[in-house]
Amino acid sequence: MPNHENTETVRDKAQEARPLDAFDRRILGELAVDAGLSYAELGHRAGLSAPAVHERVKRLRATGRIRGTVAVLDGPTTGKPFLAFVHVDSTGWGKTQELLALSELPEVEEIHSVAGDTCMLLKVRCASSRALEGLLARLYALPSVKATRSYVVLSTFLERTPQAGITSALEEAPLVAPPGDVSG
Amino acid sequence: MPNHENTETVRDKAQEARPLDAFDRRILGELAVDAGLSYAELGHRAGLSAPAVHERVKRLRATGRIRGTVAVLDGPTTGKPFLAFVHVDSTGWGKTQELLALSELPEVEEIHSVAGDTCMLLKVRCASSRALEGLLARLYALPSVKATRSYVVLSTFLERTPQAGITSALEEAPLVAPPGDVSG
DNA sequence: CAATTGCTCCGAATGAGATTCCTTTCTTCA
DNA sequence: TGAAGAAAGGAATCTCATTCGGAGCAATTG
Repeated sequence: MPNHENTETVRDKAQEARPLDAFDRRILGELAVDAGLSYAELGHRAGLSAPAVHERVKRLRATGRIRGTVAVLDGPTTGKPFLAFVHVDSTGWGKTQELLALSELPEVEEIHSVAGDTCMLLKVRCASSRALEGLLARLYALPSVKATRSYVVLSTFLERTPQAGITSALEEAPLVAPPGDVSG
Repeated sequence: MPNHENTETVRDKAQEARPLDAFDRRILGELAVDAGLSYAELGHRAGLSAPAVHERVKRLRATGRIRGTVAVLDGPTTGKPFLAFVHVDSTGWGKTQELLALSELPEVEEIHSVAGDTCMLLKVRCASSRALEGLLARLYALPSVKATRSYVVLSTFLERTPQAGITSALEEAPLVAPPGDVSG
């Protein structure tokens, strides 16, 4: 009699808990920079055949590692040259629902809740300084919004989506010895 | 006698100063959400034929409105669950070259210079809190870096690339009457 | 006012590439 | 040692991107 539990475990592992081997990471790295590559070219760079990379990409999409494929628009030349980060101090934890409604505005690109001396952090891109003012007006119109601090971007030197690479060197050589790590 | 200046103006306008008509904006809007659409489907949504949208997309790419097509990776499931915004106070204006070298790290996603009580703003995504610490260590290793303030993201509610839509309502109804706009 | 020029659209044809199928190989488990 | 599952590669198919030619429209010129 076959072992069902074992089978299911194997299936689950294949579906979601796979730890991203070198092929996967290479594929992700290339696609995060240019999703217009052909599967043949992608396979050439990764050292696989076209059907093989196709299968892997399909799985990476299915498991959510690849959230989607998008065209990256240029803010200034598409009519929105004003970029700003807005820190929002709000009262009443959980009243963030109001802020989330701002997702409907195409000007709002990111909404995060952060730890630090502020509560929420927004990234917004507007057509004019007046539009930015209007956006701040909408923010202040929310009852829970106590204060905001805006950081208007003067120059953007780098702006990209999440990359696949991981710099292992960053995890080495801690600044201070961890507890119990007594040297000498 | 033909007007050469006029001719050149027309040509320049066609090449770069075209003001993005409704078709273009519709196409950009769709592609910014899903670049995997077929030209036939895209043409159907925009009210054009496949060759027509193909021509427009080609022009939007050539003129830089579309900067590229990328696969959007999911940070947590691709091994980088730690997201943070780092404000950097640096001395010596123009010493930002050192900071730009950080572009080589795949953990660094954005580098902006901003107006406000800080100089530079970084968006970084790391594999661990230790890696984030290592990144800050690299920052402090730069001679021009005076201080940093980090905002670690607890939850991300919205995160997307620049959208094509423009909310015209944001530009209306100014909070205060502009100079000279005397009412009554 | 008429004609020409340039631009952009559409429909059809062609070619490239995505997708599928099938076989082989390697690993894993009984 | 044998069996089973996973994954890769080669070949075939089929969708779709891309190109070509012709028509409509606007602006410009004679």
